[in-house]
Amino acid sequence: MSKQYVPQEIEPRWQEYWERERLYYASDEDERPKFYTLVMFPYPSGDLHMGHMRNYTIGDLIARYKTMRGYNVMNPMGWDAFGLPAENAALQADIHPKLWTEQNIADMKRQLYKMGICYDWAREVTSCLPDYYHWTQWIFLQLYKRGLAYKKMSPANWCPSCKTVLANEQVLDGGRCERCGAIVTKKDLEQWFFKITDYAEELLEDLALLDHWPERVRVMQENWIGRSPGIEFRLGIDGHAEEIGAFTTRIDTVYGMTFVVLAPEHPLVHKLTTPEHKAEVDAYVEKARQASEIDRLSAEIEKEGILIGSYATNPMNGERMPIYVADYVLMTYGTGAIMGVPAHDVRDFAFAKRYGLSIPVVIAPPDWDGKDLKEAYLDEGTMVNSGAFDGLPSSEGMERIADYMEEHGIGERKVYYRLRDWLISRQRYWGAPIPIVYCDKCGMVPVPEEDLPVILPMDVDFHPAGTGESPLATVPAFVHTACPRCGSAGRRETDTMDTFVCSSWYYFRYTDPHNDEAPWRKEKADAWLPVDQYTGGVEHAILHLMYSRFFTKVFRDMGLTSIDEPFARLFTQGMITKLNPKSKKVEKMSKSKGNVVPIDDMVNTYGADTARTFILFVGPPELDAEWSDQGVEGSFRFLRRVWRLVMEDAPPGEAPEEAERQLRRKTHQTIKKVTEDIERFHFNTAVSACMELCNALVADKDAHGVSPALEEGLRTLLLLLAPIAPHIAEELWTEVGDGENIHRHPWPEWDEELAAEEVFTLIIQVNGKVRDKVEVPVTISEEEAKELALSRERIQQRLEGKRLTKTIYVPGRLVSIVIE
RNA sequence: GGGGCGGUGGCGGAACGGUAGACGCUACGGACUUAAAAUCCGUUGGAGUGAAUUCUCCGUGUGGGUUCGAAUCCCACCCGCCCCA
Repeated sequence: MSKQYVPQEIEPRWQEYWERERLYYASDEDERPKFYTLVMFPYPSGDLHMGHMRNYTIGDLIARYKTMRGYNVMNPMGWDAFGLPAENAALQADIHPKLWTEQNIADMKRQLYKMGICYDWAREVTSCLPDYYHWTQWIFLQLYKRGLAYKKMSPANWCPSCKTVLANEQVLDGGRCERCGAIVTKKDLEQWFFKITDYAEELLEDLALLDHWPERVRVMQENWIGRSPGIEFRLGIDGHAEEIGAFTTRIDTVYGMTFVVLAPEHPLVHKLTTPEHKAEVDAYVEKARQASEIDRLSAEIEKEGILIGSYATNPMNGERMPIYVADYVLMTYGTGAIMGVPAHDVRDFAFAKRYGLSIPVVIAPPDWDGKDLKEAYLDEGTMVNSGAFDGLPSSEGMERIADYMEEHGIGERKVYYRLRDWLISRQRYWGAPIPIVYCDKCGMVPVPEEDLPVILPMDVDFHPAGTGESPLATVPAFVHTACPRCGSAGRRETDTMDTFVCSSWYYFRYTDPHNDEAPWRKEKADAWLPVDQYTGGVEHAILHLMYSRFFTKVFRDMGLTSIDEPFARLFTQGMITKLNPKSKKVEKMSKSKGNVVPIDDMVNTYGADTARTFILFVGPPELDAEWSDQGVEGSFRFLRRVWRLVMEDAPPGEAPEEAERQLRRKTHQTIKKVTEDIERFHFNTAVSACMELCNALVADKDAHGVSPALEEGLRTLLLLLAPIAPHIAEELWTEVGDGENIHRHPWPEWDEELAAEEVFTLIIQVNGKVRDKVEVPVTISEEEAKELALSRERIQQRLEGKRLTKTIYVPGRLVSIVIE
């Protein structure tokens, strides 16, 4: 009786072995070429389940595969450990955020370990520990020094329930808080920003360097940056010395302007509003301030505007136009003022219709009949009613008007970006303190580098103060400090940093994780970076990746690194979904929805190898995939079949020459297939190729016993499975391997000659339809193939009485005969 | 409104412009068993046809096009998800 496959018996042993042998710890001194593979470090929320495992399984597969391919692999792990949930847990469960976080980390490490996922734990980083946030603060100071960190009054999204400001991206559709669902309002606060807009152009341009990133991520970043080149020009105002600066990307339509719109926050609104309009305008401005940006910009909501009583003049034709204030113009984009051209802008068109303004056409559509437009015409056309520019194609007119305005000092070419500066202030406790002191004499003073880190105090009432200040403001021992410059009484900044700051540089820290004199040494970073393979969820396509790219460019300009871009290759995996018994819908696996498959359950029932194999087999890794308990069962059956194939005795035998050739061919074809599939991230087909090889081996063993070709096949199968199902591969390798640890064994190589087929099925088509098939040697010549095809009885029948026009031969595939 | 990705059997999914449906799941039939589980073997896109491991037709969201040949390329449209509006 041979031993049964009981994963729970073998898996812990190998997990211990890998850790003891430090198999997956990377050395800085190693002659082999480096390979830096990274999965996005997780927030330690503690609810690890199979949905999370796709990311880690893929990362582990890559690390093991690249190790077998002879690379010096670094595969580190850490924790994005600051953030709101820890604080919420503190409020709800009365547990300190630090303790809560530590417990979750311990739990997650245990679960990753049980899944056989190996990291270089010697490089572990935890962003909430002082030895890490020391350098987060240091980076803040460097940005401050370079003028890239600044403070300004800013209307922030304010969640009255969480009592904190939210970034735009934390506000959901409908203006609700991402975390608690409350309606978000506005509140003015002094806040810290990073000047990412200084790098807008380079962040956009360098997307072209990222040719191993998914197209959709590049497109999302491009949209997010939102470069728009245009003209900024000035309009005079009746009875006022001030001018209004307006920005437009469609200066070719300037002669069609019939009104001017200011953003409600525009500084001139107050001054230009005449007394009789004052009450109405004030009320409108207050209302607009509370509206969400999404609603304000939506083309579906009818545009409301209020006359302010002043009039502006079109600098091109001297026309006098009313000035409105309307919330679809944003103060944060462009100049906060636009020219209203109803004929050639959708929102202006709707606005003019509503307020009975004229809609003069200045860009004629190709088939224009001279009548009024039924909707705004947005495309190019011929300029009309445009003074000296009449008759020009609009694209040329755009340049000529721009030239004219620049020559006459009316306006100039300018580029605006949708990208805004990065708001990093959080009025929260559980984050890295911003290292700034306020002194009555010296003003804002950065904490000297040698005084870092500014330690986050542990003994705090972390209930939000509700004033908009961080709970840190209630800790006198933290707040009161001597001014680093003059020594008199100072006050510490009590805001903490957005956790995206912590996660924008951690991949640098992994290269030199224990350095207490600098965030990292340049030689270390240069030796390992860029990250060769970065793997994570597409939900980080914009913010995390954009911020990390920004930081990398700043570090480069500071001389801290030689690279321009941090992540050479990016892979974004899809979510694992599961039918939710409550909602009866297939939803993302999540604890709060109640449709998770816990790690411990999976490991206890099927073992880690089955879970890993299923996750890889379930479908293309870049797409969402639905969890299936029956599918798991199938993966388990497959591994058990592999187990029996190796463990069950069979008499030694000798396969007939042809059978042996066939088996070796399958073996070498599988090496090729699996290798190529892993390289192109087709893990699902890599697994199915292993299944096919296994099936072929089983059949051969039953027929011919244990032959040398079978043993070669067995060893190959185990090697190919090593990155997928590492425990069973190790265990069975002790039976049929060469005595060495399987993951130290080189990845198998295929022999093209052995893999080559001797025969193939020649397809014979008549007028594009398959009419016959015949087995032929691969060496067949074109003439022979055509001759054979035409001589086939079934083809002859079809040719009878027809005229043959041509025959096409595709080597190794088919002969296509065209008749009549 | 603009852009991106996707739509293939009962299901998850394979398929360099060249045999559509690999591999797995489910279901059904059979073997083994006192019985069941497990395992093994076979069938499993649809319609028709047949003595047969036969043959024919249809079939990759819809409609066109390019081609000897289209799931794959092009155009238009429908549906779903995502990003920007």
